[in-house]
Amino acid sequence: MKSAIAKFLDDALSRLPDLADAAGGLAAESTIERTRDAAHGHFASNIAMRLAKPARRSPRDIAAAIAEQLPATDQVDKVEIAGPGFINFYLSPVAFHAEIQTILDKGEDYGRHVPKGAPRILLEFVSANPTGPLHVGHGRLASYGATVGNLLETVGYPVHREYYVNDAGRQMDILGVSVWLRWLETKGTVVPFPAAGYRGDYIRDIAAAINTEGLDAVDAESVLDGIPADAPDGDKEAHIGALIGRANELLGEDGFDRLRQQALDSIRDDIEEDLAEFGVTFDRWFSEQSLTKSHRINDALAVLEERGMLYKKDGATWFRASDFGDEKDRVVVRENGAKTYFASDIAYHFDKRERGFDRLIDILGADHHGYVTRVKAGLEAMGYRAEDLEVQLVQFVALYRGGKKVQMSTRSGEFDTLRQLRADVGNDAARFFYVSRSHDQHLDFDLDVAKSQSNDNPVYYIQYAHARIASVFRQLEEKNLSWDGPDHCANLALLEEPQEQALMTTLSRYPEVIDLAASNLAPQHLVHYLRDLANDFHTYYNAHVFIVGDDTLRDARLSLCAATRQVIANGLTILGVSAPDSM
RNA sequence: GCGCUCGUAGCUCAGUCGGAUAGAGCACCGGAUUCCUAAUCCGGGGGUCGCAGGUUCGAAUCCUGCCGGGCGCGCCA
Repeated sequence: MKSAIAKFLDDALSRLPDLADAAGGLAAESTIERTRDAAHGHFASNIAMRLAKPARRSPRDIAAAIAEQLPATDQVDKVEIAGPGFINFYLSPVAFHAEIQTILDKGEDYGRHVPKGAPRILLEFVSANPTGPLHVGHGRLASYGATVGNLLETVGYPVHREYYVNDAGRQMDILGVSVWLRWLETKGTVVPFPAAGYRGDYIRDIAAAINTEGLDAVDAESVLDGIPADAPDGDKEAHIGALIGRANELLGEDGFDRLRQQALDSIRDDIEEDLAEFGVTFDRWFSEQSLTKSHRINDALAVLEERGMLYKKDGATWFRASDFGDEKDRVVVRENGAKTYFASDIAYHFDKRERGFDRLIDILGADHHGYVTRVKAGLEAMGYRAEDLEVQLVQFVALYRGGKKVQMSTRSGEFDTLRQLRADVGNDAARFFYVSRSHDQHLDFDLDVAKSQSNDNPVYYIQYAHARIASVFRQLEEKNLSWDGPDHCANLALLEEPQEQALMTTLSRYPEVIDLAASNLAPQHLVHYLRDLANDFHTYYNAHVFIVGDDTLRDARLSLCAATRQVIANGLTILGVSAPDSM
């Protein structure tokens, strides 16, 4: 609808060379918006005001000139110049009827663009460390990322979803030691559990389930002999570091590696299952270990070396990040020869680009904002553009229980899992609630409210509208009446009630909402739209009866209902929320 | 200290590539059902858009400063 009006404007401009010149690269569509007040018509363009300065003419003068050149069409009833120079468009009923017909014709494809080949988008999200179950904060990353992926696909982009698994490095060793000690406990060897270990119950579950072939039980003395004291008397990092060394000695490197790998696989599988139940799936789980095995880190470092972006200092290898706007240079290879996490990070992004993805979108927790500049610096230093990478930082979820903020820590095992949350409030409510706020805003999640008032959640309000419509059609069948179906909406002209006009107007906004939400990576626009749509429907439902004796009026009203059901279903599908036929 | 980010109704938040009279839910008050699901609808009160300047025909939106909150600043991952 909006694009049709843009076309009319463009037509008019093409007949006004002076103004077309002044417009330059200004896209007519970007000047058009829905009016807030019906007294201003359905759409308004501020193009005349924007051209006033370059064209050196008064806005109202320009507006009048444009209005005069607008092509004749049955879509527009009236055009008015108003206020400082707005061009207001009053659309004809025909335009709205045509939109209802389009919704019914296109069905689940309504609002969807024809697929484009490019840019190919790599969407990375969640990427939580595989050291424990997902918590409620990860749920927000998952919901937001999945919905953004759906939106981008809906507007036609090829989207590849990826989860980066941090399965290398010290945290994996700590995980391995944690499982090892818990397993020893089952054999009667009780060692005080390290302060820096992962102490959640899931570690015990893993320990109980692992394949223990080749594992030998040892006594506590052999484990602790010569190990420096743990906190609070000693340093907890030194303590667990020594335990990692001991595990390698006692189990052998292969033995410890097998143990560690089993723990990793168990947790990774759990995360994958958790997310799949949440309706969040990935095209690839990208292993950090695989970067090393495939020598991608060395490849990336070689590129940087070749371009003169590395230097040695204090025995370490540094990357000239400060040349690209970072506050200081960054170490990529430590004095001890080990590569830093940052090295694998830039190698990973290098690999993403090398695999042919044009647009990289990372969805990260807000605590990662310090990494944005340096990763972009890495890409730029390797010859790509910093703009190839877009990072969306998702703010934290603060969990409240009994009016108090719940502290979360993965290592201590004191946190609320996504699983618990899903069980408490349901997948639909959780998916919906997570994306109902702008992702760059902090989210207060009050568990008590979510549980006790889950029926007040707006998701039910929207689903209820969908279910009500399904029920109307069931009633129709019971009464042995029929609807003339989606093929001939000849009677739509009978829809003259204000509630019907309002509903048709809101329905016609859907494609614009999808475009807005997709281009801003902002699903909350869709959430708010669906709420508005459901509100318009419920109002209509309360004001008028649909199943009336008059066949033509009934057909018209049912067409409107069917279109509403379709748009609600399409929107909820993008959000990953079900659209039930009964509640 | 430096950097990023946020500040809109009693509460939780939309609205921010500048647009006409700033919106919703919750809470509060008052109404609606012989009829398709009352998980619904209608009406009402409630605002110095943190503060102060600036740019503009026009600022919640852009710029600057200040105040207040959150987060980040390792040869950890």
